[in-house]
Amino acid sequence: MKFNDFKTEALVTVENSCRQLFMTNRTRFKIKNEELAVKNYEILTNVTLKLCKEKGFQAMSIRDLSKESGLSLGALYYYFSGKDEIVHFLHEQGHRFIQDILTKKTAGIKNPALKLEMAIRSHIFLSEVAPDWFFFFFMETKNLANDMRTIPVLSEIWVEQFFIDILAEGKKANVFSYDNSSLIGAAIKSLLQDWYLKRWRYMQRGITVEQYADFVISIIESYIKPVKKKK
Amino acid sequence: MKFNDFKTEALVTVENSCRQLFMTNRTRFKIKNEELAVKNYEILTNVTLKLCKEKGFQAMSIRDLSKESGLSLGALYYYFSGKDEIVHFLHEQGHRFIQDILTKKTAGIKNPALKLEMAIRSHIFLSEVAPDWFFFFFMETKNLANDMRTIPVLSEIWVEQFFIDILAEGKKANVFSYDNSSLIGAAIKSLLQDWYLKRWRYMQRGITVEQYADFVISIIESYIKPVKKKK
DNA sequence: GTCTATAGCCGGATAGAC
DNA sequence: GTCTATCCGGCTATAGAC
Repeated sequence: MKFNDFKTEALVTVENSCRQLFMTNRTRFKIKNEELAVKNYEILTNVTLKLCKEKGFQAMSIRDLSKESGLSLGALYYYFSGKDEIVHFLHEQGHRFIQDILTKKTAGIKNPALKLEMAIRSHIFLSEVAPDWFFFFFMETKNLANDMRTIPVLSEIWVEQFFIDILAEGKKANVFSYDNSSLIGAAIKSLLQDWYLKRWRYMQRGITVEQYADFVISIIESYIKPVKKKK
Repeated sequence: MKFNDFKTEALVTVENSCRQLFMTNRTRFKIKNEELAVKNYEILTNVTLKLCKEKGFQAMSIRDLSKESGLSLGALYYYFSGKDEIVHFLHEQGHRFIQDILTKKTAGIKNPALKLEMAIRSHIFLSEVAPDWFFFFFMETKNLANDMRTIPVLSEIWVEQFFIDILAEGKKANVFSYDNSSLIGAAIKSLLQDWYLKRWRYMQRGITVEQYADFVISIIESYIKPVKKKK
């Protein structure tokens, strides 16, 4: 799988994510015009992510959001009930996002090693397609009130479990050998996260997404593959 | 090296860090009484870290800091010129901290493999002794103004380079085999960070610092050790 | 649905008494 | 050195015209 192919495929999802948001919450929302809603939610999503990347969610004011989006202060409150709800929407969309891609991309792959590779590659590529989104997802979780943290925490655990399950399949099929799947799952997650948390470092060094994905795959495989070769 | 031994050794440094802060900036500071200064900087450091862990630096108000520290609003401004300076102090101290421990602990170790192990273990143990500090160091960097970000960025690069140097020594001595030291350096950093960024996950699963350190060492070594064994 | 204007609050920083 | 009182700017959220 090449990154560019992945990108063209995945972009559709980004656009439609806001429509899905609207459909799901249709009754609760003040705006009723679907096309308008989708268009503006898309703008708001992008602007929010951009501003949060620059200064963080707490420091981003509704006034900033208004200025950058072109919508007035009053109009904004037609799209959400308050600042907190923006975070909630973004988290909701982000979670669905990752879940969809990982399951879709690995569906039907029988060979555990190939499945693991595909899962790792998809996750890294996805975070390259929407880096701000992932950055937000990670950074704007830690300091939230407890009830706002449920989605990110569930998502975190879901992804980790997704990898642990693949590891288990591989062990069963005698393709992998290890005795601490939860640590390996955590390590995979950590390496996936590094790509979007330290993007600037990798850019600085001219490392491409594809190189990074290959590297993560090789380091994990070298740890879990039963040693057979001789040098 | 056992964690408990490390802990008793390292704690001294935590206490004296504030004294060093005072000595270095003596001329600039309004407070002149050394003992008083050190005592209160220590309180302020701890309270700040605690509050930042709970709600983040942006959301922490000077009023919060006043309430929790027992010092009045006015008194606080005797200890720093503004909110931004607090971050700066903490970053300064934190950087010195890590640098000191890593160099001190690995000094005199000739064998690259042992040196790498010691460096990894020390870093993880240190972040276990002062988790809030590391958490702060990581989280409260991203959304800062550019000129406030210099210390953390330098620190980041310094640590990475520290590991890359050890890797290079090992390669030269034919103990390690690899061809992408900067990626491995980044991977090590990423795994070290995971311990303090996702502390709750590891606690949940009953994984101890020592187990985690062993795991990180084993995964890295499995990747860089020249393959000789047969199974 | 979108705008402008404004209510009402909160936070950083300072003044000045002790 | 530490306190209380206060200024003032900026923020979220709402009211009400269009």
